[in-house]
Amino acid sequence: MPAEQDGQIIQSVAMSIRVIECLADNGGEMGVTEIARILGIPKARIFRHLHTLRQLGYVTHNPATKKDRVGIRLHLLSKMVGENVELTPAIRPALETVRDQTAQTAVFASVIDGRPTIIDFVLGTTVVQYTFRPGASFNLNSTALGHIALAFGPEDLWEFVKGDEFEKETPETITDPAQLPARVQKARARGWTIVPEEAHMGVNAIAVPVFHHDATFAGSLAIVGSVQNVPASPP
Amino acid sequence: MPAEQDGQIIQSVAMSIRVIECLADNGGEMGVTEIARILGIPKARIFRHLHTLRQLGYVTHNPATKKDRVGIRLHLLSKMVGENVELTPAIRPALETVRDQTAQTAVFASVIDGRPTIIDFVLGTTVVQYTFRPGASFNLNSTALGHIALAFGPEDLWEFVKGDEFEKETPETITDPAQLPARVQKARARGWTIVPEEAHMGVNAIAVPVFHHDATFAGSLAIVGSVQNVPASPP
DNA sequence: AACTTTGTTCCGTTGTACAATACAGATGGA
DNA sequence: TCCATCTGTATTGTACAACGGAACAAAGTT
Repeated sequence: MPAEQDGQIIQSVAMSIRVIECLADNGGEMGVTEIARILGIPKARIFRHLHTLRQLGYVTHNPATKKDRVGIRLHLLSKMVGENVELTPAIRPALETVRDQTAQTAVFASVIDGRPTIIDFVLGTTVVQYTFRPGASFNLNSTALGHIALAFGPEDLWEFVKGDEFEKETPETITDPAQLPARVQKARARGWTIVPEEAHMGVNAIAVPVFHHDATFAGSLAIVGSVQNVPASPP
Repeated sequence: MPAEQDGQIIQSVAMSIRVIECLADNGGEMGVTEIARILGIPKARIFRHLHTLRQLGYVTHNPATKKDRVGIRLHLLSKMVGENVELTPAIRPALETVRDQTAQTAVFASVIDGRPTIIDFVLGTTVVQYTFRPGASFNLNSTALGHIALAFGPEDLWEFVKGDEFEKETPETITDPAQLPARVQKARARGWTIVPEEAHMGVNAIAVPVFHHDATFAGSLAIVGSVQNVPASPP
């Protein structure tokens, strides 16, 4: 894991959050041992954290199966937080505009842990749709979202693509890391990029950067669609 | 605060969660000092927790205003958790059934921190609607939701209504605690209860208990509507 | 320019979250 | 039926991480 200048973070908090996230993306019920194995942490520690989260109502314990799942309180928090979080309310209209102009699915992604991650999206109106799960994440090297992030985002993102060779996700994936800087440079120069079929076959994506008010990089906005539908340049 | 046999809960985790919740229900941006004052905790401590939550992406810092708000990651968690949490998916159909039969708003509430708290609801189809904010909570003593909770829920809920006298929320509110046990007893006997206009004027509510598979109390389901619309007994 | 009020950092101390180990109850295979 | 082996849970001593309080710099207010 690269560089992160954590400074000093409270470790128990980080641990508990890892537990919650683990529960969240495994969906159903999980036992202490299972979580411990996945996270590579001693059982006793996981138990302690689960116990705490139970008391706080963020995890509920099923006495029958002796397993846990995310609890009512987290659900509540979800609903309360609602749309009132950071840039989501700001980006939604933009997504809809793009969707209306192109009839394609529009998606906004922010880089989390070195991976472009779906924050919000609106479905297109063509017959066949590609749909996303919020929270799904992609590679920096093989997606338009990633190239834009590398082009306009913080410098240290490059740490995440320092590997020797990229995984070949589709026949079109360019696995040679040496080619990446040039492609990113091109994206930066013209302000948008297109990456066809490198991550998923039949899927083209055109992406542009999105900035905060203070001109810092917020994330990537992309039009995603079938190879036969996506236009050749941004609106 | 009554009884809670916490045993040992991890205090840093509890603290961080309090901070998140504080941010969540105050909506917008908040500063360190503001949070510290609200929670009654030293600034330094709040700062450290805020700092870790920033690093983890659950809080975002606005360098301009130097204030914080809930971050992208929490939003993500929300979406991932989605409807897949505890009994929400199970209760939704029931709410819709009730709504279809009565045309009134149906609401499900669970007791959190001694207060019936809205988990989910579906709006009725009458002209005038009462709508809820998920997360809103009510008193045990003045609502049908509360009476049902006291009647069928865990014994220690009574700790929360041990006060000398209840606040007079509307002219109809019964403020004498001595009368509560009898009313709850009646609710328990017939399996439902009706509490008219005690919490909000013009609003009647009929509530019934909801149980988990193992017959433990899950929460209260209520029909809520204008005094002129709500029927006199449960369906 | 003095005075608040903000966010942030430092540091000695203590309370606490940890690892290790043991225990209990369930499950399952022989 | 018994034994082996999974679970989740409880206990305990100790290192160290999180704490409180005071000090700090920077921005607003008067």
